[in-house]
Amino acid sequence: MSSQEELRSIALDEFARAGYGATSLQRIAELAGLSKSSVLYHYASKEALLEAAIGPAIDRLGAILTPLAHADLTPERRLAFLGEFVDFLMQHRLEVHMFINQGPSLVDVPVIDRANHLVLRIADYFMNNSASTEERMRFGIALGGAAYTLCMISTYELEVPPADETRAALVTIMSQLLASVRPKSPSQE
Amino acid sequence: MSSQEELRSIALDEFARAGYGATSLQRIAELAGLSKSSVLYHYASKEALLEAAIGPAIDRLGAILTPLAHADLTPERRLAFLGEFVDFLMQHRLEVHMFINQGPSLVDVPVIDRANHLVLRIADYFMNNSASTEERMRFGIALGGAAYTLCMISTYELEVPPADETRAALVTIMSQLLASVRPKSPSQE
DNA sequence: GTCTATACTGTGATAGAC
DNA sequence: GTCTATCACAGTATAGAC
Repeated sequence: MSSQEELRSIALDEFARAGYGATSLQRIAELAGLSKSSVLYHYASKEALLEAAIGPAIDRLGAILTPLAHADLTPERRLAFLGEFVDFLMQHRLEVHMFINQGPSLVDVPVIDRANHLVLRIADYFMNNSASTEERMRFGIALGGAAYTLCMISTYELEVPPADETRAALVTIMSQLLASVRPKSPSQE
Repeated sequence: MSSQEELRSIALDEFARAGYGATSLQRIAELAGLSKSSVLYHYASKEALLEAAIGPAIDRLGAILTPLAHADLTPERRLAFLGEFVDFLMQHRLEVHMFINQGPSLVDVPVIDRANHLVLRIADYFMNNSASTEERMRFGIALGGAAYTLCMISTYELEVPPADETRAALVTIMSQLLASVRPKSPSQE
């Protein structure tokens, strides 16, 4: 693994675990067996390291979302999206953890801002403007709850069920929660 | 308002918004119109300020949980608990926000450790050890999702629905999510 | 109860030797 | 590509005047 990649990995780990503000370049350097200066040789600044750490995941989330913009959200597409979304959460736990935990406090960082916009886009696709309070809560609990629960399993180091079982359970629960949330035509209950 | 109370309030605000590690005593002093030294006169250390900021909320959560330890979790008691829990979330949004966002990175702080134990106790009351993966996920999504969604409404400054409407919606959704999660006798579906 | 002054440590970042 | 040395600054905390 290149130094670049190793540093990225270490930084993501520490940023997610201890927090961006609370993680020093010194700490990252120690974990990598390098000096602060060497870290800053590979990444021009601490913020550049943050961008490298979570940028790719944000990009992938954007890619998952893009198809939704160009078609009606049929039940099939909705289910497919939920599957992809859960896969995303499970494959990028650290990045999701970082965003959930520290997104609000890092709004001025460009890469976090990109992520915030994506979240708002998801809400746009799933809910029409006249969504009821309960519908909005169902949406928040489904997506936020899934993301948060996966993060907690990681950070509390709970016994992890098989990945496919976890994925299936999450998609099932989220589908049920969102069954009554209609994007465009609120005709169906 | 006494200086103590004002500092506590400002600190809670900033800790929740910007993060504990990223908030300096200097910043708190500025917001209070005091010097750093004056802040440290009222609270011996930054950590003491954190304890004062979120300790009372943790204590209240403990008080909500205590009755559950001394009786079977009947459907009525379960519903009552969900109501109290949602009230707690809504009345202590900042503390909950802090705990959700930064709990994992502050495990060494005593007051956070207390909170972590409470969360594990809630899980104990609601789920028997043989709970299925889907049951565990339902539990995590219900409680985590409710807490997280309320935090997001605050931090994204979304339009806030009337409090009673929000409360009712959350209790309804959580009840449905937990309907199939049985604490002791897994006889019912 | 609040302040200034200070001590000490740690921070992100730069310069330049190797 | 990695290092040491250094910078300017911010961090928590203490001492002591008022």
